[in-house]
Amino acid sequence: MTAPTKPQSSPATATPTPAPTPTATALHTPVISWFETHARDLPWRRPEAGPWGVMVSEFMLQQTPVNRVLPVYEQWLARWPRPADLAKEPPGEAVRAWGRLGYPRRALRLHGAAVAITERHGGDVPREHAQLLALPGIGEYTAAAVASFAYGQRHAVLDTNVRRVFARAVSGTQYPPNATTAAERKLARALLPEDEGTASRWAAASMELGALVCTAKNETCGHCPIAGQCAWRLAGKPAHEGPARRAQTYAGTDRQVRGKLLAVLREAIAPVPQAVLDRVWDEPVQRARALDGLVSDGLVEPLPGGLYRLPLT
DNA sequence: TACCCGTGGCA
DNA sequence: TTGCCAAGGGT
Repeated sequence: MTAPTKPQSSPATATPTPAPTPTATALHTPVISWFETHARDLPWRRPEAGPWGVMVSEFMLQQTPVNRVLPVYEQWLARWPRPADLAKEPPGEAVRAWGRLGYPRRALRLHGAAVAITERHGGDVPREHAQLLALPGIGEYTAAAVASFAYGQRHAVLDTNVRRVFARAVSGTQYPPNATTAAERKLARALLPEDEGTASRWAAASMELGALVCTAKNETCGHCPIAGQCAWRLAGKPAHEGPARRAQTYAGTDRQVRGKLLAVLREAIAPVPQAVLDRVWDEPVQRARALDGLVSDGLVEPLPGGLYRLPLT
């Protein structure tokens, strides 16, 4: 465990330069150890959650805080304990049960994934990364997360938390780039423990560290198990350089209008007349564009006579 | 690649 | 109050 504190400015020998990054185990051991005592007791981490529970949680947690997911997750798993249970429902029921989690297309994709699992995988969440990746709503992150968390496999699980931990601890910057880079993926693979079980724990532990300690704002380095080797902290925590993340406006956008329209339809039992939807937004062009978008996304089903409802097919 | 896609808590 | 942020995916 040689930890080169400084680059050798005048090496006397021709020995190869040590790797510039800290040895991997110097990060793994303290982070995994910290995780064992500080991990939150979340329902999708319990054994009874199973692969389906893990997968549902990953869909819900995309861009959504844990505290908001918890109650919806519990209701979802109680109602649809297996993929086939969800698959036999109309997609609109998934959208309705999604409630106010946001990004309701995720509900549609989760329903589509349940249908695909039922048809193509005998009702069991597939183990293979490539098969997971082929399901709707599952990208690189979620495929790796399900394979790692549900099946204990060795995958680089690179979410926003892990990217921030790596940016600080290894790269010495406050924040990662706006979009995930090839260099980040390469680093994540290089830091992945060889052993499958250790790799799986490392994935969960590094993510939890980013979520609880190495947070975007008000990080608590005093609680960090690798503060002593954090490149950003050792450099005096320099402020972020480069382009700020694009501000995400919401008020007045199509997203807000879509949200208002869908909220009406979620609460309605019977098909809703156009005139009722018209009351949620006074600007007719934007209102029509938002409704058209919901229809083309499959989130809303238009019926004859100017009626709308959540989709039955 | 850059942009679109919801919602609500918090400083 | 306003801006920032939250376990991304699809196009």
